[in-house]
Amino acid sequence: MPELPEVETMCRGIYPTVGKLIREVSQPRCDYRPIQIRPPVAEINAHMAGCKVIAITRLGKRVIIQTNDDSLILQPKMTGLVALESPPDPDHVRLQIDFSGNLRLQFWDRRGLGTVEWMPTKELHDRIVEGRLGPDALRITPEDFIARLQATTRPIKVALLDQKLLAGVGNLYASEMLFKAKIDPKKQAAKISPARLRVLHQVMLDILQLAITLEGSTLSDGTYRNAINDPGSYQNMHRVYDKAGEACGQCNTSAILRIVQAQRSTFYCPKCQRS
DNA sequence: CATATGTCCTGAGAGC
DNA sequence: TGCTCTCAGGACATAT
Repeated sequence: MPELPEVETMCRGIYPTVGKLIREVSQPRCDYRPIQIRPPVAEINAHMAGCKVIAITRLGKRVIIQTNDDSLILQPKMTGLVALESPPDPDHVRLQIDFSGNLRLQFWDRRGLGTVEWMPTKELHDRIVEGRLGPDALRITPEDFIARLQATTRPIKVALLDQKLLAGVGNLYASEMLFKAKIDPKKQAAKISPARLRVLHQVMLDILQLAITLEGSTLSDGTYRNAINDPGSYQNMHRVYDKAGEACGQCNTSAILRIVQAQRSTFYCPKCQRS
C-alpha cells in the first residue's frame, strides 16, 4: 500500500524524466476494467505531448509530473506503481508515457483503484490541496501537528489516517509510529498530552525518513517495488504491522493484537501501548 | 462543521 | 484438486 515513503521512492525513481520531452501519453490495451483517467488519455496527450518535464513532485500520496503549464497527477492508492522499468507483470499497465531519450514511464496497478488526473498547474492548489490535503507529514511543524491532533475527538490512529489533517501517513506507518511512541491507538487524540504528541511527531519523522532510505515496505503480496523493480526493505523493520499473534519484540511477553478501527486493521502491543 | 459509513477493484489465501 | 468465499484499504461520495 503506497504511503508517503513508497510514493517518495516512486518519485525519485522517475526523476530521470526531468528535462526530457514527453513524446506520447497513452493507455495500453488492457483486459481489465479501465481505471479512472480524467480527462480521456487522448486529451491529456494533446495537452502534454511535446512538452518538457520541469519537475516531479509529491503531494501527500500522489505523484505529480509537471511541465511548464500542466500537472499530471498519478494516485497509486492501494496497488499502484509508478516506475521507469518493467512492472511486475505486463497485464496491468494502466498508463504509459514515452519520453525523449528512450525513457518509458508506466503506471501499473493490479487492482485498478488508482487514478490519473490532468489539470493546468495553476488549478492544482484549488482542486487538490485546498479542502483535501493537510500539511505534508515531512514538513508539518511540531506545533501544527500537536494543534491539529488536539482538535479531534477521534482515536489517534484514525486521526493519523485523515489526509486532510495530515498528508502522507497511511495504515501501515500509523500503526508503526504509535508503537514506537508507545501510544494506545484507541486513545482519543485530544486526550493525549502535547508532550507525547511532540514525541509522536519526532517518531513519525524518524520512521518516514528511515523508510524512505530503505525504499519503502514491500508486503507479502509483493506488489510494491522500487524504481528498478526490487522490493523495498522497510518491511524488515516492522514491529507490529501484520504481526497479530506474534510476541511483541519489545516486552517479549504480550502478543501483538489486531483490532479494526474505521474499517481498517490496527496492530499494536496492549502492554507497550497502554497510555 | 465533524465524524461515520459505503463503495470501487483484483488476487491471495482459507475452508470445504 | 478445484471451487466459493472473505479480505486487503486509499480516498472519495454520501449519510448522520
